[in-house]
Amino acid sequence: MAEAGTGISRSAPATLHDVAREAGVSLATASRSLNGSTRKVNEEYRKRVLEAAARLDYSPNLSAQAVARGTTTTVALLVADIADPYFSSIAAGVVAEADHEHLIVTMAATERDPERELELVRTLRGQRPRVMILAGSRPTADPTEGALGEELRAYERSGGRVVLISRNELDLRTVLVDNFAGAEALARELVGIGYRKFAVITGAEGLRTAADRVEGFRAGLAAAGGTLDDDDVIRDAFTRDGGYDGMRRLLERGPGDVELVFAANDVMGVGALSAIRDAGLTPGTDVAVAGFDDIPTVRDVTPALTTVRVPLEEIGRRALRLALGDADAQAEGAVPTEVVLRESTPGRK
Amino acid sequence: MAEAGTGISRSAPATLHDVAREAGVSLATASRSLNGSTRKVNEEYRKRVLEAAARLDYSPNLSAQAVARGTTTTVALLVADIADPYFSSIAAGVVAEADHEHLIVTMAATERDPERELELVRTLRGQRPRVMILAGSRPTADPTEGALGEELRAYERSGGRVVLISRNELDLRTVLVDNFAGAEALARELVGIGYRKFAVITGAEGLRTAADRVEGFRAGLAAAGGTLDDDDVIRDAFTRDGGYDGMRRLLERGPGDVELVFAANDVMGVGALSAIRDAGLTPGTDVAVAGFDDIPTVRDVTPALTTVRVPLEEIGRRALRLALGDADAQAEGAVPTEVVLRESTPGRK
DNA sequence: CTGTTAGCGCATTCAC
DNA sequence: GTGAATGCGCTAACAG
Repeated sequence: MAEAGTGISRSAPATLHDVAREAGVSLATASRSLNGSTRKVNEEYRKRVLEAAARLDYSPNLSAQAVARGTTTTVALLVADIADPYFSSIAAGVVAEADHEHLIVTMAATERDPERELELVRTLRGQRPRVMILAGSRPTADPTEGALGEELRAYERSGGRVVLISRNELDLRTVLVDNFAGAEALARELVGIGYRKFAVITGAEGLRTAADRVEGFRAGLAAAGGTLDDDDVIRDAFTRDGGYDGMRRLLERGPGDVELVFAANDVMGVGALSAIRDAGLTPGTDVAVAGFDDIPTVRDVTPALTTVRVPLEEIGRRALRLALGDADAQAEGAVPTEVVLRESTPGRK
Repeated sequence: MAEAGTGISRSAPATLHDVAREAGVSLATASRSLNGSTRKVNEEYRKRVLEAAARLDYSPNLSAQAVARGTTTTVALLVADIADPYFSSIAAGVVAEADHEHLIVTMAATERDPERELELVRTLRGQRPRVMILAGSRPTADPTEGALGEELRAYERSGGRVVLISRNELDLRTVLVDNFAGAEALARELVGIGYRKFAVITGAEGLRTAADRVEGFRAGLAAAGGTLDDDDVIRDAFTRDGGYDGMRRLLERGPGDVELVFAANDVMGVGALSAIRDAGLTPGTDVAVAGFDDIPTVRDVTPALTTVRVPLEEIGRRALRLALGDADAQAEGAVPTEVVLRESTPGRK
């Protein structure tokens, strides 16, 4: 029983049925006027339907459309931490591209917990999203890895598209960031401007992205002539605080002869800068620092952080295009990175 | 016709119907076993259904549930810019709380365009979200304001809940941030430590949040004895680049006798810091700077930025709780802010 | 081109 | 308790 009153109080949203009645046409005609892919509706009717819809403030029920059509207009995005600039930049790209395609993005945060991630994938699958994008690598030796893979594959089997960002552990579509090559190039450039003795601050062992960067860095040093002792590879949380803490530990251990510290990502690098300063030293001068990602803030810290630029937003866009079957996105290889030298690594020769 | 094959190739997701058949029970029993609020299903049957569901890798179709139940488990979140730390922090809070309530968040970016915002609200309404959260103020004199209000009210009339964050233009539920009081307190403290001559860098005229902060700052100065010439209120984009540009313009105009520049938000403040440095001056020493929000990065810039702390993530959480009718959230007043003095505003006496 | 009808996947009322 | 039947809002054949 609908309300007979003035309409001021609570009332159910108008349905297509209401619109059809108001316009004096059939349900089908109303549907076709409002959506009909191949428009073939008398202009007069069409107009009446549109007016009726406006009058009733009609808004199509997307859930109903989804069940009827058997397909949704949803994209699911999973990130580790929404507030982390790395992920929020990627998310911005995904959302921008999704908007462009008239798709709606639902977002969830794994908080870097593999079990949570699996749980979220299961829940999000219920939405029957057209695409599922997972950003952020997980531990290489992860017990839930198999289950995640199964879940994702089942999702793909049922017509979904999953895209991984910077994590090719599973045999799925991936937007590859050449972390290894980027770090290698960085190492070469740093040796090129005079640095010889390095240390590294990175995330927990087994984090794929972090591992690739460290390995690449190591390879670059080996080729160019820099040194990195195994003792000088510090592990901590893959966050700003982890970078701060890692650097603090490195400094407490005695300054040693380390000239430059490579942080496996920018947020850690920024934390490292602060730790150096808090220890009474001058970053850049006493200890040089380099990061990875080129998140927006690194231009604004002092000294500005040398890093490897990763086109984060573009990666988000590309992830969605890739999922949607964009030919170009398919063809392109790994996302190009670029070394950006700044004041945190002044030349030494 | 379902596939008879091995199941390796594409196949439609299992439906509740499939599960029921596999378990040898009726649709109703399957439904009750998997969800049934008032559980009243034979344990034996229940078990069989659960097993069948697992075997078929069943995932309930949320759209179908939404249609049948007449209600969704969705929360819609609108922000100006996802990559902006202010919004991404709020978003993180909303997502965390939503997850807690087993709600799914869909996110969209208005890009600070009122028309886009209106359009997005219309689209998102189609999802029939339980809650709609809008963050970020819009121009006070905005032609689409009326339409937005209408749309939002219609949404509420149909049972939805909208919550505004830091914008009470419309007559709707709001998580209020006392921007005025925060800025006023900041002004008093700054005068207290010796500053007298101020300038302000803020967003476009009419931006409510920005306006409140500037007015509060002005009021604080008036009470404490600081001065701010109208000429020294610079307007620019409400972004990092806007802050940089605004400061550059201020500096180019001649240093004048301005001792401290108040940026209406932290991202502008951070940009201002960089502009000062790029002009060959030392921020904090030559020109002091203060911001607003206390986004994570302001601890890591040099000098660390004095600001007014706004509990961004908590605001996101509270917005959702408020929408959900949480009594505490209703009772609480404006979100408390706190002045945080840092090195960018060294004491002058 | 338009209207009628049969589902889409699921919850739920109603008999059994 | 359990199952059959109805309906949610909408789309997509299917006939006219």
